[in-house]
Amino acid sequence: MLEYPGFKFDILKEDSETNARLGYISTPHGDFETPNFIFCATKAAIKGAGPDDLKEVKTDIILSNTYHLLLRPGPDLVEKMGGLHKFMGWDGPMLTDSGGFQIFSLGHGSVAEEIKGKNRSKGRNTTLRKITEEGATFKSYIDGSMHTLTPESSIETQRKLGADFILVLDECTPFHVDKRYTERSMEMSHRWGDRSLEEFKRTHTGKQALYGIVQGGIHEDLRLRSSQFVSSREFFGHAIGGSLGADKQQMYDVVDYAMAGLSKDRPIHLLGIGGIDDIWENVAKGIDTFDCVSPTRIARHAWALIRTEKNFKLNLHNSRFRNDPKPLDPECDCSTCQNYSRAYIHYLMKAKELQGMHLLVVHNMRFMMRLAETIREAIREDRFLETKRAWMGEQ
RNA sequence: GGGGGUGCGCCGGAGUGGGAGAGCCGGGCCAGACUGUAAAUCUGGUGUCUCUGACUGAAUAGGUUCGAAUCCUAUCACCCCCA
Repeated sequence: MLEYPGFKFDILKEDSETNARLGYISTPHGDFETPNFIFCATKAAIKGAGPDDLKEVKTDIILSNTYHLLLRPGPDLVEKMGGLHKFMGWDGPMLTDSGGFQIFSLGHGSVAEEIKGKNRSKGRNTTLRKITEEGATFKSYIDGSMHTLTPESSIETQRKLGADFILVLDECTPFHVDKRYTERSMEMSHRWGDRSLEEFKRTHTGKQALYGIVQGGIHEDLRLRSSQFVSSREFFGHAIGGSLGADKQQMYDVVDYAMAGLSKDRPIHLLGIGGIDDIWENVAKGIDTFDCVSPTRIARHAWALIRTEKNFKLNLHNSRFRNDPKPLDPECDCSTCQNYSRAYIHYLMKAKELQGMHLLVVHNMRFMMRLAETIREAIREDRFLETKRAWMGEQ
């Protein structure tokens, strides 16, 4: 029986009207409550913010990416520098993605492009060379060198990086493939999952915990099979990955399909999802953690997350903020909202001053943390739906 | 003071040198997209109107011509050379 000695997942409270639950996760680098949001520090850095900012906005856990760090600076260097925590100055809980998403994104472009059948990122899809039973071969976007990611090498790399939570290598199946491809891909991901688990056990140190990933595209029967597969293996937690469909309703359906087969005594992560409404909807289905580049990316593109605005956001590029003395968000307690006006942030963004991005990144991160706090309090007090309705009320 | 050159759209550049072009490339400006980040990226728009079509427009004012951004005259602005 595989033990995860430094780790623990407890369910503190379950909502009586939905499947939402309040959880508690312990790791060697600290504990945190769920539901929670994991910020993406893909290349061992949150773009536009540092560890001090993460602490200031009360972030619990962040994520980094095996694929990017494999190409540069390389896992051996990170290991030599004392591991990812020390290397990047973050001493809290951390997760690394396996590189599975790059098997998708470098082959097909972004989620939106792939669903809409566009490919505005010309040439990008040439860096994924091939996917075989053994693994995936990439051409480095940095120096053109060839790299192969196998389930074993992904685990080995993640071992050297040293994040608390690590993920099995999977093929993140795109939307525009037929069911037959999705099924075969899922079955290969399952074999990769077993190989990842074998490698994990072989070199187990007790300092890391492994998550299995549910695939199966948009198909109910495949999602059920895949979720039953990961539940049957000795993973610490589960992650739902792959194509979640073409629109939000389909995503919610896919999460339902996956949840049907997952054992609920393990933490469940929904990969790559971070829309504000998506978080409310999926917490209600029992999702414990989320990660998404959106809060920090849209911040760099001048969008501030604000509860009362249309689609929960405001574009600070817009000329109407040119002489607006108000803070970004009157409800927010972050340093950006305490100290700066919309006019100043608008100006910084127009002037392309880095500080503008930084201020917006800090605000959006704090927004996500306040959202998570609100959700946890609602579950704790057993009034999740009531809180959700009130929170969304002004939309 | 004399000679030469250049002037177009919010700005800069390229190009044209009697049959136009509301054209090209940057930038700016106005919006939008973005969901396990090759993303401080990418896309669209940017004279006016009654908008599938019209109208106005090439420094300013005249002139030549069937027709002028293009040729002529004057004026203005800027640049270069000479004094």
